[in-house]
Amino acid sequence: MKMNEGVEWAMHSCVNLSWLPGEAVTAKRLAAFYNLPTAYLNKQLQALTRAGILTSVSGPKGGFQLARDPSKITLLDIVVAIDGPDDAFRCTQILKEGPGADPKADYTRVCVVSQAMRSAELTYRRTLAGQTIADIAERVVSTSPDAPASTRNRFANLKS
Amino acid sequence: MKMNEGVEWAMHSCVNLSWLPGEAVTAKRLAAFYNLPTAYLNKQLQALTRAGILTSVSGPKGGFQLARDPSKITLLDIVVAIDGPDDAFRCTQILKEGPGADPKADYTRVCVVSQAMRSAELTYRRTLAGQTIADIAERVVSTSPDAPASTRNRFANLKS
DNA sequence: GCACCGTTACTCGGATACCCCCTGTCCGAGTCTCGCTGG
DNA sequence: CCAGCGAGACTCGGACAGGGGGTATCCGAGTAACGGTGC
Repeated sequence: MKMNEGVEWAMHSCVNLSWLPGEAVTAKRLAAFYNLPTAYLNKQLQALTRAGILTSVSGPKGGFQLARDPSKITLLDIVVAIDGPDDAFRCTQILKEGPGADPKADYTRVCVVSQAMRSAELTYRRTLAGQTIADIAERVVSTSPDAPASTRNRFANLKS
Repeated sequence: MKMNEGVEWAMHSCVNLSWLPGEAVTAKRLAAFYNLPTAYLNKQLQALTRAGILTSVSGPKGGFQLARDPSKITLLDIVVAIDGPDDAFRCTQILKEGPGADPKADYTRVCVVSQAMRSAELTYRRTLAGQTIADIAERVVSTSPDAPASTRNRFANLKS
């Protein structure tokens, strides 16, 4: 059970974008900041755009920026955008193939095993949904107060 | 983020084995019960055996059975045995590649994003660890009181 | 001098290969059973 | 009749192919800026 690596990149990118409000940041500059492959990071940012988390503009002076306030972007939003909305545990309803099964029952809801796994994933998603990009950024500031200004400075001086 | 399909099979198999105490059940019979590929289910049962959840004996009259009381087998034990112990979110410590990084810091612990993801997975694992095979079996019985006897009967009459 | 237009350069966006892990299968190692044989 | 033994069969166990999704990359679509040209 491995999550897409792009989720990590997407979260850090969103945190950085929260410190660069109103500015269109290109994938190239974000990639250079963390020494990541540009085209692949661009792919992740596209997914965030499709999910309505970022807005993008093409051409010179183009780039990405947050589509809404960082306090309205949860970690779950990002995970769903990059990794997809499906649950990790897939109930294939094997009870339906077994003896004495009701062919028209929905075993994703009836099966006790499926219920237990779904409830566990629910707590997981609830925890992610309770954390926003603004929360993350705030916690970073609490330990490194100069992080926003430092980030802005580095992006301003970033060649490309 | 997709979990191994074998996790579902393993859990149902363990529930069934909890209703067949002291009896060695072969992979072939378990597979026939749910109409699953025998060899592949055998592979999953092997993983459970390596993890100490099941015991196995070879030869005629051989098979698998639970290695300990069902109340001592958590759903997390099974997930770890089949799907591996690694976290889904992989912190690649991209901050270490970024500017102003401390090369000898452990960013899996320092990075706020990593912390948030780890705490979410922790709640997930805690939920799974709080559910045992005995709990699952009990909940099945509460809705289908004849499930254990019915299962025993079907396994007794299972050809092969 | 000013407005318009064509070119240019830069960025996002989707389409395209590569590779690893999950899925699925097969054959060998181990062991219990059953029947045969000899006393 | 009974004990010992050997062949057989059955099961687990690990080693071996195939396919799908993640990883990584490239080129085209779109657009804003810039410079030149004509009025």
